[in-house]
Amino acid sequence: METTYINRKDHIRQVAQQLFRKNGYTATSMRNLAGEIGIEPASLYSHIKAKEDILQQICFELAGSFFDAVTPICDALIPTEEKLRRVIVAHIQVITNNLDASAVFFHDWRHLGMESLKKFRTLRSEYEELFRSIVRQGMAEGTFRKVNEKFMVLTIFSAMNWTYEWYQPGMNLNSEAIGNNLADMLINGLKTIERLKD
Amino acid sequence: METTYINRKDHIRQVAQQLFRKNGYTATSMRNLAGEIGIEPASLYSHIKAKEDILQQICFELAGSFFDAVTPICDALIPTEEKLRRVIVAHIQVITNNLDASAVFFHDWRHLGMESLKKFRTLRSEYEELFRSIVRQGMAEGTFRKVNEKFMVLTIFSAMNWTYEWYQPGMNLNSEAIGNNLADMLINGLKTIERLKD
DNA sequence: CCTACCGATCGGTAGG
DNA sequence: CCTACCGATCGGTAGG
Repeated sequence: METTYINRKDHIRQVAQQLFRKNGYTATSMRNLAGEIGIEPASLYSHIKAKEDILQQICFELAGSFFDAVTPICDALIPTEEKLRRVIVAHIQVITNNLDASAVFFHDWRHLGMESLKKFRTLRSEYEELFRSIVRQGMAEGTFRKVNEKFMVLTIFSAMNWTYEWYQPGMNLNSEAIGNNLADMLINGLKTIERLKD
Repeated sequence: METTYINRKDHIRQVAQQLFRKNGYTATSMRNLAGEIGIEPASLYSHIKAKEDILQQICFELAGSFFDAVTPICDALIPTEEKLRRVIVAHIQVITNNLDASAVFFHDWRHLGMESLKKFRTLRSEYEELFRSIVRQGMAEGTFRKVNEKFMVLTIFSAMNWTYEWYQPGMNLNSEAIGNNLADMLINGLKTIERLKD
């Protein structure tokens, strides 16, 4: 049986993601990686310059995916509550579509070198600001309760970013349902309440 | 100036927590640790048997703190909503009082050896069940909306456990306020709503 | 708590 | 993509 493989560099990154997720970046050796792929350790360096290159690729490519998914929603002219719901769903879909990369992204970004680390932190701040501005808007117009804005956004990210820890592809909840459940919970809360019609 | 030090074993663990939190368990060498303490690497082994011993101490002692803080609240005869609020506040206080240990607990538990790992997972399940039973009770009696129970509890833990990533001791929010804000948000949601009196 | 040291493994390079 | 190999560093032990 013949299989068409993706190119070697992507193959390396894919296997690396799995190993980094399972054992952590530092605990994964280039020998582990090469062994899993089925080549000699030294051969990896025909495709990559250094171990950290792989980490950089994983982190920055996923960062790109987050921005690509969320930015168009931020620019859309839709009600604030709906906007928040949609960015939550979009963010979670990126995570569930990239579970290995997400685990590395959230765990191992701090092992990036100084230069990459700085760039990474900047990107992350910019991304968080996208959510912060939606929350700010909602509070200003009275859609959302006025609570500490920073705290609010941190909580939203907390709830979203833990998803990769427990989500499994075979689950009875698909990723859109998870996003909507989470948005429901954050927006409407857990309590049984009588609501006046909108 | 004389200082009374805590005993050496505790000192080792305390410094280890800081280093593990900053650089990760695997990326921290016994030489790093010894250097930070100011002794020779080999001298560490007068106080501990192995590197993993330190990780075990950190993880299981913090697990104990979580149980100690939350169990009495679970046993109390108080309304379900209040009970959920209090376990959330208690859990977050354990985290904010043990920031280094919490970071290690949430990040590095997977580097425990097979035996400890199994024990750790069992404890964690038991702990999660404490929260799950409160949520279940609340849904049964109509205090909480009926949503997927497992999902609900995972979201609560997500929001709580991310705290160690951004909480800093000097913040204008103290840990009880953070717990209450979080409980508010999870219980009442973000939306501006008209509520009937309880 | 130190000196001296072990075998194993690390990320990476030279040269083909 | 491989063979052969580098210097550095790893967790840990022997013996005092």
